[in-house]
Amino acid sequence: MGHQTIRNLHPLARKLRTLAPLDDYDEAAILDLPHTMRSLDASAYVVREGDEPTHCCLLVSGFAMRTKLVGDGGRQIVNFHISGDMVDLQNSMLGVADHNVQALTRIEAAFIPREAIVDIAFGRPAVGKALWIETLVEGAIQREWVANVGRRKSISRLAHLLCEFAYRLDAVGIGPECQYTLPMTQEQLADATGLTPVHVNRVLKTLDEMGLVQKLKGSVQIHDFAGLADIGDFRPTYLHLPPSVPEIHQRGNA
Amino acid sequence: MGHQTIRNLHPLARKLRTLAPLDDYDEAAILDLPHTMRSLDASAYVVREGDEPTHCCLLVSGFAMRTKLVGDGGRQIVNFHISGDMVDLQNSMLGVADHNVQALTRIEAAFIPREAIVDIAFGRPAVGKALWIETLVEGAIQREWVANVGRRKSISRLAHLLCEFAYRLDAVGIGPECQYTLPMTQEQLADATGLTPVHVNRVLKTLDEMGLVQKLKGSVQIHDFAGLADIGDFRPTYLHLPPSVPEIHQRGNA
DNA sequence: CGTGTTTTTGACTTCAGTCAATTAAAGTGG
DNA sequence: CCACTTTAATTGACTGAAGTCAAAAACACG
Repeated sequence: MGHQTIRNLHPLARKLRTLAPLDDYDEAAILDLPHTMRSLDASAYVVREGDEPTHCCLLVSGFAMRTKLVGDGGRQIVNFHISGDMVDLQNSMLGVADHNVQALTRIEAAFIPREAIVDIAFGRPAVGKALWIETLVEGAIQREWVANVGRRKSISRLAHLLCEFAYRLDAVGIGPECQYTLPMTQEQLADATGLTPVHVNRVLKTLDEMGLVQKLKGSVQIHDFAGLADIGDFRPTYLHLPPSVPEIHQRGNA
Repeated sequence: MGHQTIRNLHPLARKLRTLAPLDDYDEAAILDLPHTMRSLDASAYVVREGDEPTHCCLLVSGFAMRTKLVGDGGRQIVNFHISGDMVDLQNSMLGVADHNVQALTRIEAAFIPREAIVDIAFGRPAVGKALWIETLVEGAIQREWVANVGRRKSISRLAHLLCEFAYRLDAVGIGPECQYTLPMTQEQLADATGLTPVHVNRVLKTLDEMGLVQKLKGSVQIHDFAGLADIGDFRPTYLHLPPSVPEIHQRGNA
C-alpha cells in the first residue's frame, strides 16, 4: 500500500485526535490500519440487520444513516453519519447486527478488519480511549434523539435535528457556517423525527415562514441560528465537541 | 477493606463475564476495584446534567433511570437500569454530564474512581473489551428506544418496554419468569414511552383486558408473553444477551 | 421529452393529549 | 390505630396535533 492508502484514513485520525490526545505514533498507527476502500451508491446497504460483519466501516466521504424497521412496515432512522464516523463499530464488535446501515448519498468507505480495531484499541491505549469515547458520544446522541422524538413537538424536533447537523458538520469542517449540505429527502427527515413526510413538509414551510431556515435542494440555509436553536430546544452539550466548535455558531443571524 | 468489600462488586463481575470471557485474574481485579458504597433514596440524583463526576457509579441493587429534561418542562426517561449496570460510565468518561441519573427505588451503589476504570480497561484487555461491549449494548438499547418512541403506537410501545424489562431482569437473575418487579409508576412509564400518564393508564387497562399482562403495585404479571411480544413488535436481538437467557421466555403462556 | 421520484396542498380522520374531578393507596404523626 | 395529608391511579368529556388519503405540481435524469 502506497501513499494513496495513507490518506484514506485521515478523517478517522482527525476525528480521534479531537476526542483524546494522540501522539505521532498513535496517528501513524491509525493511518496504517489495514483496510479496503469501497464506494457505495446512495441507499446501498453497508450492513443489514442480522448480518455478522467481520469488518468495521469507516465513512470517508458522503453521508450514511442507521435505520431500524418496525413491525408495521415503518422505518426509523436512528442516526445520521458523516465523514470520519466509524459507522459500524457496534455491529462488528457485537457479532450480529441489530440494525441496518445504509448510504444516504454515494459514499467512500474504508473497511477495516475487526481484529485490527481491537488490536489498536488495546495496543495503543490513547487510541482505544478515543474509540471508546466515540462510542460514548454516539450513545449520548442516541439519548438526545430519544428525548427529541419522545417529548418534543414536531417543529422543535425538526429544528433540533437541523441544529445538530449544523454542529456536527462544522466539527469536521464541512458545512461552512450557515449554509450547509443537507442531503436528506423530506421522507428521510420524517423517518428521523418520527413524523410523516407530509407533516415534515408543512413544518419546514412554517420554519421558512418564521424566517429561521430555508431548505433548498440538497442543502439548507439557516437565517437565524439562535432562533432555530431556541425553538428546537437545542443545547449542544450532548455532542461533547471540543470547545472551539461551538463558537462558529455565534454568528447565526446573517 | 475486608471480605465484605469483595462482594460489593459481584454484580459487575457477573455481568462483564457474560459480555466477554474473563479469566480468574480479571475477575479478581474487578472485585478489587477501589470503591465506596452509598445508598440513595428513591428519586435521589446520582448525577445531574452539568455535573463533572469523577467517579463511576455501579448499581448494586435497586433500580435507576436516566432522564433528560426538555424545554417545555417535559421529561424523557431514556433508559432504566438494574443491578450490575455501570450507570455512569458515559458521564464520568465524557467529563460533563449531559443528562441526569436518578434512583428509581432505594439503591445501593458503588462509586469507583474514574481512573481505576480506565486502568483496568487498558491494563486488562479482556475487562476493557467487556466494558466496551457494555457501552455498545447500551447504545443498541438506545437505538431501539428511538425506534420504539418514534415509530410505534402507544400499545406497542408499552408492550415493548415490558418485554425488554422482562428480558433484562432475567439476564441478571431477578424477575423469575413471568411475574417480575416493575417499580415504575405510570407517570414514569409515560416518561419512558413518550406518552402521558393518563394514556398509559388506559393502555395498561387495554393490555389487561386483552389478557396479556396485569399490573399490580410494584410488579407485573405477564400472562401471555408471546402475545405481548407480538403486539410489542419485540425481538430481543438488540439486547445482545447470551444465548441461554432467551429460553426462559419460551414458557410465556402460563 | 417522458418517466419516476420528491415536494406541495387540501380535506378529512384519529390517536393521543388536556383538563378536571374522583377514587384508591401509601405514608405520617398524634 | 386512626384522621390527615400526599401521591398515584382511574375515569369521562373534550381538544388538538399529527396522520391519512389523494391528487397536483415540481424536479431530476436518462
